[in-house]
Amino acid sequence: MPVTSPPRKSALTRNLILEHAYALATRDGLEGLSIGHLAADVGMSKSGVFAHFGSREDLQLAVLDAGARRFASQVMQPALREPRGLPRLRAIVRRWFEWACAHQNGCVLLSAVSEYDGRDGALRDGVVRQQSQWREALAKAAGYAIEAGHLRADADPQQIAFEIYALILGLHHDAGLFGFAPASARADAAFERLWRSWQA
Amino acid sequence: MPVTSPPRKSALTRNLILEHAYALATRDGLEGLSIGHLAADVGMSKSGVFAHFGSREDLQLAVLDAGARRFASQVMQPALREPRGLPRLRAIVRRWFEWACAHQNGCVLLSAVSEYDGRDGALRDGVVRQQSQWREALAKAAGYAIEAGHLRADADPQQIAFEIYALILGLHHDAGLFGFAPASARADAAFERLWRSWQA
DNA sequence: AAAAAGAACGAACGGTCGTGCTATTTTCCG
DNA sequence: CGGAAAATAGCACGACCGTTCGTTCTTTTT
Repeated sequence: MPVTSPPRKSALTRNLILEHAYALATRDGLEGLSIGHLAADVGMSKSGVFAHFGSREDLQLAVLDAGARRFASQVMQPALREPRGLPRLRAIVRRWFEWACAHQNGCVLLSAVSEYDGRDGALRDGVVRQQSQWREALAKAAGYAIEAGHLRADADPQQIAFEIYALILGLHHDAGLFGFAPASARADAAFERLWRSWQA
Repeated sequence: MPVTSPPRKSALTRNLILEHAYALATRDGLEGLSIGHLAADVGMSKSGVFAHFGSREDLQLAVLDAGARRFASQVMQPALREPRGLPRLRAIVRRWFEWACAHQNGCVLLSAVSEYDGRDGALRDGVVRQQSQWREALAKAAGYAIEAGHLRADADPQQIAFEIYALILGLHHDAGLFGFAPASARADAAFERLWRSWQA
């Protein structure tokens, strides 16, 4: 007997709306997301969609959060099943490659960085929080790899995290412009060089 | 005696408009650029501004091109005065750091990648052409460094170009979200590691 | 089964968008 | 200086924007 109450209809349609919104924001970014288009995509009225969020900004925040949960469940959490150290670190990167492959037409979370990095407001705050969190997760995983002796003892986890993230950015960038296959090959080679370079 | 005709007023105001447009697009991206805001910023009427370009898309293309010329004159061209090889390659990177420092609130050219990488049309084509061009310039500079014996003979110029660009992306990313100083320090360390790793 | 709450709708609001069209002003050249 | 040509302003347009409101229909609670 589940302790969770049965999902209310409201929550179901809200999730449905968020799924569509995430897909739309994938191509047009959070700034390009319009309630009218979203409503047409879901098959609802504008006001019906609107009522679920109260404002456009709250909708955008909800989409940003939905993207974060998606990313966590597809990239970060599965990698936690790998043993600490280099295996887990490489698992994160491997999953991230799959994520980039599935988001060649644009990643909401990365677009959001470009869209809000020069502004103020709740959305920028959310983006900064997200990026800090994943960077910290990367650094933590790198720290475990150092502790385990998989990487050099004098290595800096934060520096490793920065370089990993930079390569992921390069992967996304090239995948979007030049195709996933060549981008993946370049990034792969770069990562092999990276591991070798930091190896104990 | 200059063969060029004296600059018409039209060209002057067009350049003025483009300057303002570039500044606005720096914060809001090319998709966020609106003719009304631009006109108010310049101090002209909407239709007056509009007449200079004929369509919003042509305006965006002109801004993209203006950004490219700016980038070329501030990053690529000055570096050509350095001797071929590692000095020129490092000069490009150094200038690019300055560019990133001056564009912490957003870079039109990088935002454009996020905005158009999942679409079709003239703007995407322009972005792809730009990025290909700079990547090729990087690879060429890396090739000179290999020829000169500054970098390992078995190194792949395209691979080096990819890794350099990835670090630049990381620099822009972190500078926009966490501030230029820490981002610059991380990127600096990463570049030193990069040079050492590819060194002959 | 009745009552209260909530979800979705359709219409309308004030604004802004990009884009034409027509005057009017400004610039250029003989 | 004067007349052609170009540049700019002014205005209007239809479309879409986010948002509000009142109403209807559905769901949940009593």
